[in-house]
Amino acid sequence: MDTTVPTLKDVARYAGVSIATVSYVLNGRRQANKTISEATRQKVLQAVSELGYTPNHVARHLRRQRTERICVVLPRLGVPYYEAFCQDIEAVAERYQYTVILSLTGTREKERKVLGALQHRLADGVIALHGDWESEELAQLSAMGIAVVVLDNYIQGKNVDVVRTTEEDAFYEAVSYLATKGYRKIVCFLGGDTRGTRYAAYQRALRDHNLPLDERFVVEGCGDRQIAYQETLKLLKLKDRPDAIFAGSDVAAISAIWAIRDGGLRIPDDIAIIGAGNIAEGEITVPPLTTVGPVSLDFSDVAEFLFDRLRNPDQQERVLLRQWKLILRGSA
Amino acid sequence: MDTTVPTLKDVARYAGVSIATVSYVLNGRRQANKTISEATRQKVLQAVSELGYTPNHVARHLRRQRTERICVVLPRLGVPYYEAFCQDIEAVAERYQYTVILSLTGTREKERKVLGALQHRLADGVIALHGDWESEELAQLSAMGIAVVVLDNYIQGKNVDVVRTTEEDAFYEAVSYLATKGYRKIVCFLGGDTRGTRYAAYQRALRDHNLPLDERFVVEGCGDRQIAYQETLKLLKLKDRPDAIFAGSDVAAISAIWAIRDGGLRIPDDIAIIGAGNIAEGEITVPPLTTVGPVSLDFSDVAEFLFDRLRNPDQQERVLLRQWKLILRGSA
DNA sequence: TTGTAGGCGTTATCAG
DNA sequence: CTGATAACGCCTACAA
Repeated sequence: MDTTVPTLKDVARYAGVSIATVSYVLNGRRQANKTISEATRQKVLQAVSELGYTPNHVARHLRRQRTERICVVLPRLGVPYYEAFCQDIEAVAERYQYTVILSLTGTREKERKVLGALQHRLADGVIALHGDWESEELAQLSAMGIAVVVLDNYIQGKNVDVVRTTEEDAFYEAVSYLATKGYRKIVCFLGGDTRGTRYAAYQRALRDHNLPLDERFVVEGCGDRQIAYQETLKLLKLKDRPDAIFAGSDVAAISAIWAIRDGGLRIPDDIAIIGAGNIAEGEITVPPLTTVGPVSLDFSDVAEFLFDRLRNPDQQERVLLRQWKLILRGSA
Repeated sequence: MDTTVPTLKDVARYAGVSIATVSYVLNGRRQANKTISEATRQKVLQAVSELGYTPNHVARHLRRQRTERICVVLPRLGVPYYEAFCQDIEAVAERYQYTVILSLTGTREKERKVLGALQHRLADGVIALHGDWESEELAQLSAMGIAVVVLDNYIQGKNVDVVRTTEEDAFYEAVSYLATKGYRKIVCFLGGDTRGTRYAAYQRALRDHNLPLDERFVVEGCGDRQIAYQETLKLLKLKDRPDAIFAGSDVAAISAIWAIRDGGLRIPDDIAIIGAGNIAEGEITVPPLTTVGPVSLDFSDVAEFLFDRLRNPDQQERVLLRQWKLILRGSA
């Protein structure tokens, strides 16, 4: 196994030209007037292909002082929209000739590790999806010249760009919708991505509609299918069982649908359900899932937001707002 | 915004010592006998913390000729076991002080891009989960000194380590199980991760049990929940509707369960279902999902496999076999 | 115990 | 049109 990889020097020697010349032909960033004769050009390209030369990006990055790479930081996999999100980011990144890598956090500890990696120039820019970042940490990255975009409705961006959603308004609208339809005992599932805004909106809506807040109807840990299923079954057994569930995530809502159906009740007549996130799976449930989700499923704007910052690092911090809405289908 | 980041040189000047000294105290790789006086040590550490120095890994990687990073290449997100997989890999990587990054392929084109990034030293090692890699491409990486582990049951590893599963045997066992239970019209869903082995096992089992292969019962594109749901509904409408579904993926199987229940039929009496992958969600379906899956859900061995290669690049190519089995629950 | 200096592979400036 | 050459930030053999 030959572990030795050809370098510019090898190509230069092989082609009988100087290192500089090879570099020129490979990435013609000569300043406007420089040019290369077709003959040497060919010689060089020939050498490159015969030796199977590929540029060493590590060296290039050191020299250029950037990695031409961005990092998308996800708290976990398995969230349906992450895939679409990443694809949109990658599509834009490609236009800018950037590579996209993903980092998984999940725990606070891992979050610090990723932070460390970024400080060590893992990438020129970061898109962080709602983690537990402290704003100083992100500010520090930004102070190091790393472009940071964070998607979070609560974080106070110190020197970083923030993407927020109008999800709280949409959640409020959802719960209000249930209330005005006459549902009185509305459960709120907690857990999952939109934890914070969700509960706030729920409380606000109950209050505005003069509904009491019953603590048994606020259920923790429903970010995951199994738990949501089981918690729903439990709720069904209550003497005064709820008549609506504001599930706050589509997967939890879908589990609730199954649980209710397995329990022999009808949706939305006996119990209404509203999810959140608007995942495709919600269109094939029976009944189809009423949910709350983003108006646009195209996340290119988030990527452009980052690249704009990358292009122009010294501009003021900005906020990008993405609209959410209530999507009425059959389950409520 | 101060975009200038302190370097070793800055620390050295600030502490009033030489660059080399700083380097020594920060990573004491002095050759056995070298040592640093406590006084300078403190001076240096002080300087480091006051300046907020963080090593520039790009430079370090160039110098050390490795990135101390491994890359896990996923064809897509949203496959339930990927998350656990990545966590296991990261846990091991951490012990070796390696960073883990993820790359998404999905399309052949993206696959080539990731390949390019790797050739440019994105990472020292790769773990590729069943993509459409050609073995020459991987061999080329390996020839460049990049450690490659690929999880695939078909690929002929030229100079790369391969992780295979006994899934084909387990699939065969699953279909045979259906046949011996008396099911005659067994559908096979295609699409998703285990496409290749699945169909082969299905054919073999039908043949061995003298069952005809009915082309209407081989359904493409069932890697995804919606399609599986709809295809199942279609199958139910056939005059001679099937009496069993070998879904080949748990999410497809679960969609089939819903479709069958929505169609008013009973499982497994009217139709039996077997999935594949053994995801947690299969334990809460009604009835619980009979499936085929790995005996062990711990993937550390895969990571160790890679690090072993990293440590010892010149050893012969190897194969790691992971056992799969049929897991009987209620749906078949 | 600490410092000097060369080089990792590229890019870019400046002469030729 | 092409070639030396000096960085980029870090590591390390060797010298002091």
